[in-house]
This record gives sequence, structure tokens and C-alpha cells, in this order.
Amino acid sequence: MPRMAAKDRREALIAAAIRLMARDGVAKATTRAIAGEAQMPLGVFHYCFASREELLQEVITRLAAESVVAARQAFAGAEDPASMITKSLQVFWQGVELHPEEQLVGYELAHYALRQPGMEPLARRQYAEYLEAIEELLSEAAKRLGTEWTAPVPVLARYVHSVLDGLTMCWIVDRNSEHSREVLRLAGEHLLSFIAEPS
Amino acid sequence: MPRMAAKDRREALIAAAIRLMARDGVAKATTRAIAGEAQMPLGVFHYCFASREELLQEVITRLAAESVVAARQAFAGAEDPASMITKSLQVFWQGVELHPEEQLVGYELAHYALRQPGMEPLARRQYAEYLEAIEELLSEAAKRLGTEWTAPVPVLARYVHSVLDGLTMCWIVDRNSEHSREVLRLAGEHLLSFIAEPS
DNA sequence: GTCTATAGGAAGATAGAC
DNA sequence: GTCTATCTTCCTATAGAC
Repeated sequence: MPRMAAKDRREALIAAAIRLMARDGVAKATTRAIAGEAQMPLGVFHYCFASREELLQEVITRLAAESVVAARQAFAGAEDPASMITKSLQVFWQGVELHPEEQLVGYELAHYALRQPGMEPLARRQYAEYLEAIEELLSEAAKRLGTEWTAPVPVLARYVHSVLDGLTMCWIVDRNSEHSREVLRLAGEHLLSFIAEPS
Repeated sequence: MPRMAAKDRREALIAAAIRLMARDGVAKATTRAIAGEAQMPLGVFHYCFASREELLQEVITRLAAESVVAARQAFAGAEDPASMITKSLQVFWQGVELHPEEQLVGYELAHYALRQPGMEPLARRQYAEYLEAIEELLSEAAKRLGTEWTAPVPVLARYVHSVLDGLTMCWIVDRNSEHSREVLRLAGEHLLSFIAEPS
């Protein structure tokens, strides 16, 4: 008599893995540790997942999707179209300062995927999704403002993503919120300067 | 009769470790693999280093120092003070596209240090050195131009560092050189806009 | 499906002959 | 100092009883 359906076990293991990786890092998330975190016997792991790598792939996909959803929500929440950009950046940054471990896990998983033969496509997709989400948000913003961007949207999206990604990592290391927020403000204003006057 | 002084062994092992990590990643750089790469018996490792961690600490310090030196050289090489910034960014980027593995190792080591209890200070120092180097370069640039920055130098340095760091990681994943160079150009121009008119 | 027990290997580090 | 052989621990994955 199963206490839990196999499908639910999978979910529980994924959740446990994410929790564990956020706390101790991807390297420490062994099959044993994950099963332990989910309070299941080790043997369970391998009839829910074919291998540790399969679980990690699932985690990468989940986390990337979550991040994209969070970004869209932050964006949709803004009323005043003029401050849409600024507000989204602030909401994103609040998330970073509140849950830096999750961001760190994202980096670790990307590197893991890049180093694992055959898993590079997953890392590529992870980044492609982020970039695409930002592109959509930028296009949406221009549309709502009834204007256009004066630089190619894919380039602007890459710019935004790079600043946020680099700034996040920098803050995770030195926790300098004051300077980080200044950079965020500065980059936000720069981005706004690429909005053409409404025709 | 030693074929090599212990001090030289240390250097050889460090070099082998860096080579190996660039090729296969930090996780694959086990004591066995490093000794093998240096064509030494495993036993050698532990009378050159007290532990694997001690070697990694040494590697982190070396790589950070190298990066800073490279940045200064790129900067010093420019003649025309007006294009100093732009040129430095380009030189940096050439390095990234030529040796992306080294950059990736830098990220991996930073994350390793952050996750290893007691090693966070090393990661902090690594980032602090980068930031400080950029601050010095910015100050030097303003001095040569006979002008000032219209924003705090530490903030500008963090901005530059973040863009470069984030953009590098993004390029390592998707190898989109065209868009990356556009972002670099765009960020460079933005940076130049913070130069006050010479008094 | 479920869990215990274990296979089989690789990791960091050390003991001890030379 | 030098190197071989080995200790101990921890890993992923599986075999096999229930």
C-alpha cells in the first residue's frame, strides 16, 4: 500500500532537491541527501528517476520556468506605464535580496549543464527562455506606451539580462545593497533612454 | 634524488589544475586527475598541499591576480585617451571570446568558495579585487582626460563589472557574438556619458 | 510498488617502505 | 623527499525479498 503515488513522489523529490540545493549547493545534492531531505529511503529515488542527472534536468527546467513566470507577474503588476520598467527592475531585485540562494542555484545548474556532455542544450534553452521573456516584456512595454525602441529589442534584452545577472552575482558575493541599487537605477534610466518619443 | 624541487612541484600541480579545470570543469579536478595531468603519482599531491582545498585556494588567488593584471595591461596599451574606455572593453572581450573556459572556471571557483564553509572570504576578496581594479582604471582615465566622473566611481565600477560578467556568461552559453558586441558598445557609450566636460 | 541490503567504483587522505 | 599500496568514506545504481 503506497503512502504516496509515484507521481507525487517525483514532485516531492524535486521539491526536496531544490530546497537542499538552495541550502547547501548543487554539489551537495547527492541522491542520498535528496532522498533524506524528502524523508524517503534511498531506493525510492531510482524508480522515480532513471538517474541523478534526470532529476537535475527536471529541476533546471522547473526553475527556469518559475523565473520567467515571476518576471511576467512583476511586469503585469505595474499600472503606470511610464514606471513599468523601473518597477519591474525593483520587483526583480527584491526577489534577489530575499532569495539569493535560488539565484545561486541557477548559476550552479547552468555551469553543471555546460560541463556535462550532452547537457549544453539545456543550459542554452535556460538562457534563451530568459532572453525571450525579457524581449516580450520590452515589446509589450513599447506597445503599451504607444512607441518603439530605438535599438534592436534582442540587444536591449541581452543588455538587461547581463546587467541583472552580473549584478546579482556581485551582490551575492559582497552584499553591497546600496551600490547595487544605484547600478540598477542607472541601468534602468539608460534603458528608458531607448524609448522613442510617441509619434 | 628528486627530479624536481617541492616548490616546482607545487607550481606544476597548480598549472595542471588550471589546465584541467579549464578543460573539464572544477568538479572533475580531483586530486587524482590533477596529479595525473601533471604526470605525477597521486602521493605527491599531499606533500605539496595539505588538501585539495588548499590547492583550490591557491588557484583562485592566482587566477584573480592574473585577470587584474590583464585588465591593467589592456588599459595601459591605449594611446588616445578618448578611446581608452572603448579599447579596454574590446581587449577584454577579445580575451573572453578567445579563452571562455578560463572565465567559466572563474565562475565555478567563486561558487565553490561561496558554498565551502569558511571560504566565502576568498570569493569576496576575488570580487573586491576586480572591482577595485576597475575603480582604479576609471579614476586613471578621468585623470588622463583632465576631468571627473559625474557618478560615484565605485558605482560605475560595479556597473561595468556587472555588465561584463553577465554578458560573458551569456555569451559562453549562447555564443551570440554579434548581439554581445552590440551590448558592449552600448554599455561603453553609456559609461562615456558619465564623463564631465573638462573644466 | 516499496524498501533493505549491497554491489562496484571513485573520492580524499595516509602509512610505511625506500 | 618519493612513491606504492591501502584505509575509509561516500557516491550512483541495482538486486531481490516482500
